Amino acid sequence: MAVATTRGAVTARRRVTINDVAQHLDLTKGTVSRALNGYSDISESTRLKVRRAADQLGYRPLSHAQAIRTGRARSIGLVLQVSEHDGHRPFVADFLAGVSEGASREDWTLTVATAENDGDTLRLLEKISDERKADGFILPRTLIDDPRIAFLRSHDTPFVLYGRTGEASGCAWYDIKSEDAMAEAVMRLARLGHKRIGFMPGAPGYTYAELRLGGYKRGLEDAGLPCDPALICDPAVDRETGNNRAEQLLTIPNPPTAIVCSVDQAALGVYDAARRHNLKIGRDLSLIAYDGIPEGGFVDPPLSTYAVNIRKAGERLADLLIQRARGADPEDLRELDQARFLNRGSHGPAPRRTHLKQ
Amino acid sequence: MAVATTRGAVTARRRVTINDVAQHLDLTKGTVSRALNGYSDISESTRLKVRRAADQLGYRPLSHAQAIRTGRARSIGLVLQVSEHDGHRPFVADFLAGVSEGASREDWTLTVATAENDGDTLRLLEKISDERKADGFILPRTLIDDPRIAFLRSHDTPFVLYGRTGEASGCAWYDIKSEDAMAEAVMRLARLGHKRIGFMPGAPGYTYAELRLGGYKRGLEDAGLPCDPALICDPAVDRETGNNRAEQLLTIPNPPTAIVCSVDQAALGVYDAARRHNLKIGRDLSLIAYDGIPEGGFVDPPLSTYAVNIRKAGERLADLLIQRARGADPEDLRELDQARFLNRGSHGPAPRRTHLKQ
DNA sequence: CCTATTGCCGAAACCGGTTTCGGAACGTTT
DNA sequence: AAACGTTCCGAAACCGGTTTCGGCAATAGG
Repeated sequence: MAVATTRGAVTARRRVTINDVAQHLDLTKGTVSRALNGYSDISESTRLKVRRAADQLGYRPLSHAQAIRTGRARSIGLVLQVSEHDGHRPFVADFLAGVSEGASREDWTLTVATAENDGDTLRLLEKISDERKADGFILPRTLIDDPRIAFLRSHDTPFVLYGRTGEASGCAWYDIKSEDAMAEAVMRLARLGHKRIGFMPGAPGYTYAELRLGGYKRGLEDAGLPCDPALICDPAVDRETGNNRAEQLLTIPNPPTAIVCSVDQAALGVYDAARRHNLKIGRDLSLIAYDGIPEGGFVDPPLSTYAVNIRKAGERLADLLIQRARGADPEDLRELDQARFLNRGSHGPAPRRTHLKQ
Repeated sequence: MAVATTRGAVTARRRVTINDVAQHLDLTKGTVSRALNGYSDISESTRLKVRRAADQLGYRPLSHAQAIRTGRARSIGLVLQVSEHDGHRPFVADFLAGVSEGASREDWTLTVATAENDGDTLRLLEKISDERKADGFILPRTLIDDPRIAFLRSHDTPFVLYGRTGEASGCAWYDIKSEDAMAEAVMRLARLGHKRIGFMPGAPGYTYAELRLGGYKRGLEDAGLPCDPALICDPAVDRETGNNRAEQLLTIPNPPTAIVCSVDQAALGVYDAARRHNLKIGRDLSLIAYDGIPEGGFVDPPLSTYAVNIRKAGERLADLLIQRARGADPEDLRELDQARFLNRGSHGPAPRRTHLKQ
């Protein structure tokens, strides 16, 4: 008896609490809790009865009531910095989908905040962590020397990096071997006869930018090509800057017949520059980039690029963070993945002779 | 005395709890709590002392410890459906930024989940609501007959709509008057001499699609133009479909000299179709769309469109939801905003005679 | 048959806050 | 001086869970 009148109630039907379940079964709430949480000192038969009664009554524990004792909110924190270049904007939705999927697989949720700048980011990390709105954080877009890492380390808050970093001891991470992609891109172009291959670096300070530059150099080495500093332009991460940087590369003496770009968004700018120079991308000027943004498929010719499965990245990161928050050794929580080459039209054999008519 | 040794501790320095603050001041935790929460039965002098001690010790209340008694987690829920057409993907980052900003202004946070389909969405709404991980939800992309609304109503959970809906009694909402934009677009084109103005509707079922179609018709009426059903093609919300639908419009007898598109993404497809027909957008075929996606600025000529301040939308929605969760009457929580016209190159005077040479 | 062990559950403390209630101290009024 | 009202805080209940501890009954061991 004493079943709460949940259904018939005209107005506010009360939540089903653990006490309701306990009363219904004539047990104590402690027993119900232990039964539901898999303690070994509960007989299999009562465990079954409890479970049945629980989802028959529609009992769902209040997450914060649990959190107060366990200290865990079962929530992943994510602070996005949105004022940056737009390059990664389109990824956000997919990334969130991945993280969210990974989280809900373990019955966790996702707490998101956005920051305008670095100081804002640190402030939010601290706030969310102190209020325990999240048990740990995923840090996207890592820097070689990242203040967020220093902060969370000193704050004793679990975190996982999306991207590697300079001093990574004690850090868990997931990353794509974009340096391999860059090296392979150079190789590809070299095999097509290109001797002068330019490179457009990513945003300085970010680990990925350094790694990709390294990959480019390694590719040259593997291909037996000299590394001409003039072929490495200034960084570019958006279309407009990419345009300017391409201009820079195309107007040096003995300009490149191919360009490898660290990010797709910048590569789109190369199309603009090529048009201005009357160069047909894929024939007069080869181009291989990295990221796999949708727009790359719509330009003419479609952009050859290394695509990242950003959704999977989010999902893996969520998984790693949860393990980390549960106490796993961060050194065991490191994964590297590969980008997938999208063989499209923006690269081809090296032109017979230099094409620039200036 | 009895100040916790927070600084010097080598390992896990304990959190500062409300008890620490109380002890430090030789008060009870109840008094400290009331002082911090603005109860009137606390003298101004102790309130001051408490506040000072609190942030000197770095006390930050555990959000879930508060939630357990107050019943409020101070968190906004947002369930995004990502498997849909890509049209709104680029918006996600900005939208999140807005919501997050509006939330943090009131010291709330944002809990995000992603769903694959409608059933998934309802399941997540229920779960997040039952576990009280969020106090209410923002529902983006409302349908005329929206199952989420029915569900949350019956579930007695606060929500705010981004977009209007069919039966909206008891609903709070924020929306952009996109129907006005459509009407104005038609007017603009009519004033430029266009007599045959086509329309490309948005995804059926969504409120916005219905409203924009209505706006188009109102625009025709205002301009004194007849409404020819043949000028209204099938719905399109992405580039490829937009391409096909434009083909449909361009091959009817007496085809339109201008097209109004419900969404930018579809308008990009019109460029493709126009190219195929050797029509120069902005000269042979005028085009005005709606949304204000970044890509619209990069096509040639740049797309004339009505831009939405999606960030502001997010911020307003957060504010409305918080008020709603605090008990405000939903009927008072309704806002309408205007889109801003981006006068770019994709529309111009009507061509002298029909241009199609088929 | 008595004792030690084990299985299983009740009782109660506990987590860190919020809110209610009552009463001490003080000033005001008659 | 007694009665009353205010101001302000302490004490304790409370929120809904989790976890510890102890003890009873059944079983095993000697």
